[in-house]
Amino acid sequence: MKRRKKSSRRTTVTIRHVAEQSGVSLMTVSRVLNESPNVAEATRVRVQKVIAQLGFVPHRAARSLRARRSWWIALLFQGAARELRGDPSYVVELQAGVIERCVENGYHAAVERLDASTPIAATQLRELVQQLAPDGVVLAPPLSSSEELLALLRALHVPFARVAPRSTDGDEPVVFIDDRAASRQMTEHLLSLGHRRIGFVQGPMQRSYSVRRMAGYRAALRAWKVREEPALIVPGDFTFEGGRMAAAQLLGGGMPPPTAIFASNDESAAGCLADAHQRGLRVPRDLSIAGFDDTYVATMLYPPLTTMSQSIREMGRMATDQVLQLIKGTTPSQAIRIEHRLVERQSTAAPAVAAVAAQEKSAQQVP
Amino acid sequence: MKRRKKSSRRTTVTIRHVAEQSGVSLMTVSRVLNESPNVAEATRVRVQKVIAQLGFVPHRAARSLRARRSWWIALLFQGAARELRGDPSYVVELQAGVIERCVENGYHAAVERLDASTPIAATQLRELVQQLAPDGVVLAPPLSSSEELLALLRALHVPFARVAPRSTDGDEPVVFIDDRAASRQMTEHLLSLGHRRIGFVQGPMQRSYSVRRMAGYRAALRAWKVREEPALIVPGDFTFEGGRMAAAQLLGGGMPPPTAIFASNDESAAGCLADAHQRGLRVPRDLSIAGFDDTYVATMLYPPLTTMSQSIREMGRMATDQVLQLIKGTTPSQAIRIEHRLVERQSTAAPAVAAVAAQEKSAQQVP
DNA sequence: CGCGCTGTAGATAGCGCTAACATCCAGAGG
DNA sequence: CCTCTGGATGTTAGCGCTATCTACAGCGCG
Repeated sequence: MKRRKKSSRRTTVTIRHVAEQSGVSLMTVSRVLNESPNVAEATRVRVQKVIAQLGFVPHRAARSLRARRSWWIALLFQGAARELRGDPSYVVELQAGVIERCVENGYHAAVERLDASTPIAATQLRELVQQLAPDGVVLAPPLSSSEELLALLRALHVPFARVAPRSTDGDEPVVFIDDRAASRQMTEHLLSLGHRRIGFVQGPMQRSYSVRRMAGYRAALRAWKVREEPALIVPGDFTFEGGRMAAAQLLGGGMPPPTAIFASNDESAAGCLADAHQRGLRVPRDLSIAGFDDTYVATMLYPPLTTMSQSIREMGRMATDQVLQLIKGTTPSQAIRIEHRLVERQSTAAPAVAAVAAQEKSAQQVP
Repeated sequence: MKRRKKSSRRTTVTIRHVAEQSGVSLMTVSRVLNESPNVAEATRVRVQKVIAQLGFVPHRAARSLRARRSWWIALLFQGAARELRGDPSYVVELQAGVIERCVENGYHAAVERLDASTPIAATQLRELVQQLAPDGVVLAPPLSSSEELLALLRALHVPFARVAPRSTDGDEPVVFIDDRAASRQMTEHLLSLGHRRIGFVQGPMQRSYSVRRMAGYRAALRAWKVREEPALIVPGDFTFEGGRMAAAQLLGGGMPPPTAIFASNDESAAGCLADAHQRGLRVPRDLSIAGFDDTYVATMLYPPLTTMSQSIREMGRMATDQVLQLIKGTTPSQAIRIEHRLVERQSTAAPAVAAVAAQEKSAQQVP
């Protein structure tokens, strides 16, 4: 009774085996695989049963070659392969969102790194596109702002979506958060706690969202009619060390110290916190510190950091959805704003009376 | 004078164009691409010049289909796509190492997630292997210890290397660090500073390296003839919260507190640090804290964490090298140990006299 | 001078799939 | 009874490469 034939020198089951087993042509099996409409329901069911039974999985390379689709989405990050700067949780989260959506839609995500600052970036991208022939591309910041790369992708007719670019202009879909509003909200949070001298640690000003975050800080001050003090705005570079130096400048600079510091990202906030600890300041009693991003570290600091949460993973998901829509030919909404959320932990509180007093005292000393 | 022909409706340059331009057959071009030995030097140079000039890049899908090689290395992490636990810097670092070596060797890395705890894991892996047909696989822990998956890969004849598995047995290459020796070294570091009551925060004991790290701690105590005190060994789970609870047990448990805590990983160490801060202890004056892994967070804590550095990236590189050797047919060394390195930062110091005295006093009170 | 050998190159035949066209057949409409 | 239509299937060709076989020139050797 047992079936023989079953060649099976290797474990490879091809479409031909399915066709033979279910008594239809290769083409019909292919149609079932591709959810083509013109297949009789009975046939579809029968073929699918055989597919499941044989554990058949179509060979991607063969499909790609013929169908001129690869079922790959390339996720591009900035950075030479050996360098790799930046926040790992950002990378992992964005990646997770993209992978999740890819898998759900039968795609795979190819994570690649590209250094937009080198002249060969365009060549690398071209080679990548030609080799892999991805059906779409998701550009992580700051690649998402590289006009050169965008132009190249357009020229190659590769659909793409951008995550948090400098500008949301252009026809291609964009996923972003409202950095300005979020930053304003955080600043207003500190203001509403009673803080009036709020230090601000900038990000690198080439990054457009650094600029927007600072704009939000200023807008909040204006709205609350608090005079902006230039000395309270200090440069930073999104690194721990930068944050530490910024805090040193704010807290040890001979001026009346701020009662709160708002750092443009969590890593700089961690630096501020370290400096505060070193000076023997109690956070939040003597000094409030707030961050931005709600990354992995925010919960591991002492005290846990009040920060602005943006769902990076959601951005990954959305960007992928956009690309998939472009591939399908439907027009996605051009710009999607992802919600942000203020996460209040223990690094912020109302300024202590003592601190206010001390500040006022030193303010008297200085003039 | 200008050349015509040049069809070029699309930007796709095929091997045929190169062949025509350089006046050889397709096959010769292919041989040049594949670094086949039997090509005359002059021909090779000529063809390569044309390749560069046309910007030709071979189409991966087509190559794969015919050559039965995919030039993909799959890097598999534990975790359902939507869940994603664990330390992002581990993921990013391992990935960086793998990608780096892949790119250097003309391969691409496909990062995938697989949940070994579900019954469908094997099916998922099989589908992945059939679809993608990776030439090799790198298994990150704890997948690297899943006998089921290993057996499947063996059955499918897919070369693989394992990172930090439970056991280094088996024919396949393995990359690991000597957790026991590293842990012993860290413990001896604390002993040599003068600590005698050293708390130990365990990792999850299903993870074999948790077991080895504890063994190292014990070995150090034995070597220094310090009596092991069971109450100083507390459970943990590699999380921040677990570390915090462990520290609470060690520091607030009514027994003479340890002068140092060695946590099995940085994240638990961060938890211990938070608890210490909360109790108003000064680290390292009142309490030394050491971690393990030297992840991203270690430098962002206050004080910066003394920890055991293992180059995850190097493990990624090595594992990839091993797989590439298997693919080439050469036999790699079966087990590669990656160096570890004690990184002394500011969270450890000699126990303060006051602390020792306090400890002795409370020791007198207790009996 | 024929023989085999080696190094170089071309010709041929697909890899496993699917686009595009061809075919078939039932049922509607004349 | 013959078209015509359109859904369900089959047939053919070939995507861009490379494994494999074949061709042939040049050379040494007995």
